[in-house]
Amino acid sequence: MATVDPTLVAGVPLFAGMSVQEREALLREAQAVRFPKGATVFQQDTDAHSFFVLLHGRLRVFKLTPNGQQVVVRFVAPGEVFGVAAAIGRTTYPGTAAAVVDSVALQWPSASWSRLVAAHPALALNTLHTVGGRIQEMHTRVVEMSTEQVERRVAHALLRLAHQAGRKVETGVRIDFPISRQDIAEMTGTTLHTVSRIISAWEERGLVESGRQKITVREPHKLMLLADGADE
Amino acid sequence: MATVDPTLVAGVPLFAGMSVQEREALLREAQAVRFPKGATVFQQDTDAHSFFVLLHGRLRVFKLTPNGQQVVVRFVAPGEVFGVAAAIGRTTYPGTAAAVVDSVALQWPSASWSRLVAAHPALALNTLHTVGGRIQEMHTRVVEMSTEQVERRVAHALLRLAHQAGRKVETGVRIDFPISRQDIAEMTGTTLHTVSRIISAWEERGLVESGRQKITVREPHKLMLLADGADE
DNA sequence: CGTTCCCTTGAATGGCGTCAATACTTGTGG
DNA sequence: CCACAAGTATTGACGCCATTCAAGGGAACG
Repeated sequence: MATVDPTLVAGVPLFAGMSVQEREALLREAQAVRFPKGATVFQQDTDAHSFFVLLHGRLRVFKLTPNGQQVVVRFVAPGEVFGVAAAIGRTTYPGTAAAVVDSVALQWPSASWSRLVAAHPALALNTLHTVGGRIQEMHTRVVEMSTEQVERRVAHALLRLAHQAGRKVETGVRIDFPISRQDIAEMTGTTLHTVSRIISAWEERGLVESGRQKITVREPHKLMLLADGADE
Repeated sequence: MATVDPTLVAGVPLFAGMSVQEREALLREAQAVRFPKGATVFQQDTDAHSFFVLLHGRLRVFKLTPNGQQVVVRFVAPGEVFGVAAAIGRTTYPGTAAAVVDSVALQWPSASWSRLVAAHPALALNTLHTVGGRIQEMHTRVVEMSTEQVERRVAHALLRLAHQAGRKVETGVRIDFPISRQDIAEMTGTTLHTVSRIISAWEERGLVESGRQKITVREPHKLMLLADGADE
């Protein structure tokens, strides 16, 4: 079992409020695993054998409907916990997680969860906070899908992406991983065609700059005006 | 402070896995509060002073958007925890909870949360499970809103209501609390007009039976066929 | 018995999905 | 290194589902 550099996990919320010793005890039980771009980390409806913390890279978590449509649940950023199915009382993963770029994660067996929680109460509380944060995100999404039309939803989604995965470049803020029109469509409940049209229109207005699986926000402020109700 | 009948809370998930003594210790700190029909239990964006368990009645939790639209987050059934904002690390309530019928809830000060959790580790785990279950519900909702059209969404919502709040009557399963077309619209991301049309059509086909703020499902099975993809 | 709230139903409009065709970009194998 | 295949993106045309606009009816409550 490879030893993990403790500095790598200094800021991980899952370990918040723990002593160095406590963190190290947990890390000793973890296994670092590499997932090349495109690899599946876990699959929907299969046994939830492990839970994870992402160290490097980016994951795409999605759900597959009975008739084959995909819905993107979220993108996992480094430092985040994921695959916590066991912790919330499930025996299978509710979605599939796949590496969007080469990624590295720490992995613990789900079977160890209750023992780890008993030894480290902060684990349960930190997970509770994380899961709570995700509920809020889902609430936001439901509210947006219920009350906003497509262009605004896409604008909100893009701004959120820029916030959680944006990298400053000369011309603006670039989404730091390959993301397609289809992905954005699956995040906002629309079709890639509509997303394409919307982004084309934005590009014409100079709000964004985009290409194959890449988007740069040029004018975050103007996009925000569009996302909330500037006009009308 | 009124003493609470322990048999009332025997099946409450929040207290799962606790000894009788532990339960009683927690109950001693709780306060039972009555909320008449229409009363507000807590309000969106105000200080999250307490968390609750519903003993009797039914609550409607909703969010208000900046431009005044409401979105129903969920209906709270007896036995459920709610208002757990503090537990997930928030300082304000993300939504408003109002009594749909006369209701009674147990109430604990949020300030006591960390002390209670330290004394009763099961509290954190049980809350984690509850919150985890809610995430799943929200996921389901997002998937449905992304991939299904209105009639199916309404069918799914109604079936879920029948399941969580259905009471068997001669003609079928009746939703056990007053619920309007508007409510269903706010649960499914549509308008009361569309819901009204849909339910009228169902009534004509003998699937349901409805009136002012009341719905009875006559043919759950046929409604399920409609909800998932029977025709096409 | 009037007022308020909830429900119903028609008609018209339009946002966005569907269908269809084409272009571009990246990676692969010969 | 070029040709081809596969994946991604663009754009037009068309049509429909559901919202919007509008009007009226019925049940509940004081």
